[in-house]
Amino acid sequence: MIKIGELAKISGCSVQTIRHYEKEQLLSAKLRSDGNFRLYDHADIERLLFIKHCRSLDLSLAEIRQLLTLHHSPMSQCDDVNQMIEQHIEQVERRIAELTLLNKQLKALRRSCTSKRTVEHCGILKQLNKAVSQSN
Amino acid sequence: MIKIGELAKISGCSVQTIRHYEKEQLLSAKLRSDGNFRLYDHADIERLLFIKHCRSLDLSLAEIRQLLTLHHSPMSQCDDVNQMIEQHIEQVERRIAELTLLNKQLKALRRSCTSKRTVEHCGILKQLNKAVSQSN
DNA sequence: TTAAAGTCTATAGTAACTATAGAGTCAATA
DNA sequence: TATTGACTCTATAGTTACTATAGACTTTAA
Ligand SMILES: [Zn+2]
Ligand SMILES: [Zn+2]
Ligand SMILES: [Zn+2]
Ligand SMILES: [Zn+2]
Repeated sequence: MIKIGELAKISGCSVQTIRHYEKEQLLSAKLRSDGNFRLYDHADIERLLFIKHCRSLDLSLAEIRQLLTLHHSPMSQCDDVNQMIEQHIEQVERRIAELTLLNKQLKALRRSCTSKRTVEHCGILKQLNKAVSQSN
Repeated sequence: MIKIGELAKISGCSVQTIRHYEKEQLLSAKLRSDGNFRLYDHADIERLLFIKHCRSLDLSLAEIRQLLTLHHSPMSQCDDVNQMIEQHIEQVERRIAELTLLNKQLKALRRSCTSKRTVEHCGILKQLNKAVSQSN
């Protein structure tokens, strides 16, 4: 059995993050030492690494909680897992599209300034203001 | 002079958002009515639309505050504005790259499930677990 | 006159952490 | 053995840009 600091080292999560996951019911130390220190075993390490991998895919803690539950009810169907992943993919693709558009706009904005001018004549601020009077 | 509700309608921001911008020192009603209601004029409308446009470019409130300050010190140089916009572009591009990678991984994960199986044999959960034992 | 709609301040919640404070525990050294 | 330092504990507040209340007050219209 290891203490939280070692689990943090092994997993690459911070100690606070591990305690946070406990509060969020993703991972719990089943045992405590005499001095009330959390104690973890190998299964806990694997569970935390699973969580970490899911987080690297930007899954929310709520989604991970759901996956962990399904994980431990092996007779349930795949459909829930599938649907979640698909929705997640859609969300990521929406965000990519948004940011791509944003990027274009920002670059156009950037081009409107040729520097070495005073802000008074700055194309960037002019552009930002033009947009204002247009939408107004 | 208009009240906050009308400013909200004109700008498309919510009333709470406008009050929030005031707390964040982006926009203030210089006048109050007898009954202590905020009163706004045309300049305020423009200022709020400017803020809104900047927000649509995902600029943070702190960045917008900085732009508004420069805006009203017309003799300062463009460089600060430029640098901010450039950093912002870099950040957006980093995020796009991250999400693009994420998207690939999620799609691969999605392909590993052919549905209609029980979770016990689900390729998705198997994949997520494989990654765990690999990094372990 | 009274009811509805609008506004006020202050406070809490959102997501997933991060960072304290203040107290207790443990291992190793002097 | 005493004490230092590292570690851990709980609880609380901060981050970002809002959103959503509660409870009181003001204004407008019927
Ligand atoms: Zn998701
Ligand atoms: Zn410029
Ligand atoms: Zn930025
Ligand atoms: Zn499956």
